[in-house]
Amino acid sequence: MKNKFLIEMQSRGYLHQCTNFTQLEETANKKPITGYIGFDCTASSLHVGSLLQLMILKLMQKHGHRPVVLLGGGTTLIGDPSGKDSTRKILTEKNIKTNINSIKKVFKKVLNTKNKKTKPIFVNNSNWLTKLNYINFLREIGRHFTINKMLTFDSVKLRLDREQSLSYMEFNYMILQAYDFYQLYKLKNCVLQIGGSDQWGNIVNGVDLIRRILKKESYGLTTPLITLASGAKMGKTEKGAIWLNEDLLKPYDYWQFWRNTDDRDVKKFLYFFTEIKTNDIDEIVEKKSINEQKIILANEATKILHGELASKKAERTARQTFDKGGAGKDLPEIEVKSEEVKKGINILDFLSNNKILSSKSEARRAIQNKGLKINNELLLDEKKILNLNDFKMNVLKISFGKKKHYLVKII
RNA sequence: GGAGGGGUUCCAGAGCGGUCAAAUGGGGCGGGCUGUAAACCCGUUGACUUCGGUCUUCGAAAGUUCGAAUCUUUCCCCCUCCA
Repeated sequence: MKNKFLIEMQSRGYLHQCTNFTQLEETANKKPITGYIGFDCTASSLHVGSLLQLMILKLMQKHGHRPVVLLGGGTTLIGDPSGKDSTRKILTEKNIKTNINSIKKVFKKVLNTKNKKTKPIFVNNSNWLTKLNYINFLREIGRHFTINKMLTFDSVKLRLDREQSLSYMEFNYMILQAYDFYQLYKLKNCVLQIGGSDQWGNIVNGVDLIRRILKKESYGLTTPLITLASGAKMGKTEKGAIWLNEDLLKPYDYWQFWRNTDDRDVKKFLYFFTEIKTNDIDEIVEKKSINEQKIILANEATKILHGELASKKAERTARQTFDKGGAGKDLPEIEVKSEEVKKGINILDFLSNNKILSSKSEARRAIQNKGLKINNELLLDEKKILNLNDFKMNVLKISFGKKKHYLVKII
């Protein structure tokens, strides 16, 4: 019997591998299930790389299932070696705590927190991991893992094959993750773990552990690795990561990120990162021009993260700025004091001080390369002094390249 | 523990006493073409500059020299081979 949640998972392309698909279907058909996804807390925000997982949690809710968000305060203390070339920096507990609080904000924005039945449960594995007694843990849990098998997992094998060091600490990561699943099964009756394809080994370990100790069946699901047409890694752009937290990346910039999607990735992203029905997506792709498709993508994706209002605002600003060459309200603003404007502001100082360019040399180069515009006029004089005449109604638009625009306001 | 090889600008990787702010490729940024896409072409890619130059960079420190990324010494780190 088909299950709606899993059908949609499949049709959107979220599904890569599953430990026991038919049985999972049956289980999910009988009654709502609880499933979890673990998130790493090494940064103060998630980035688009984790967005797919967020979409899945949302999808679970849509179909009446309950998502558990595991913020890995405990495992972040160790560091997941999966897909990493080298040991990463070890964070302090305090640091991790701050990160968790910051990351949580995004979940609260994206997920439905009102419906009692599907309200997300937030858990932190440090609750149980930090209390473990080493000897007891080895006797109860460690005995179920063989080194022989652990060595065959990609996360370990890759490191060993490349002769990159893998510390004993990291080697234990997969056991801890398996233990997490086991705990969640016991505590929250959580029968499903979802993760990226690099998590497959870790997830399977959890399923095995639950079977061995509790003699119960649980399920693991992985999502495909998102590949970009350009071959680059998703979410890594010139400016760095595409953060989900608003304080790290403004809704307007987030909107722009989607608007600038490679033509070849648009359809896939519409499936992945919007909630438009798949049939409707097919129609959009067929009937609308590629640029209209990108606007829909940007609107919908931004809506999910920042809400309808912010999304509309971003679109309006984009249209005003790009279609009409004007200046939308949502552009980044820079404030200057009126007395400074009266004195005159050296353009190079201005550009570097406000981080439009990273140094005066770079600003000079940008001007020489015809990359800067003031109120849509090419700036050729690197010795230009900004003064009141450059402002219209106390506002001035400064542009670097075709896409970066700033509003300078006198206060 | 023994024997070698190496650490160069964002990355890869040349340079091996002055002509080196350091070849070349990748990436980034800007310009052109376009559609806020891709591909392609051009420019640019340490900082400061009164555009003459000046200052800080080649694992770290000390030294030789008029002059060092290049030579010497010590230290730190990585890799390969042997035990």
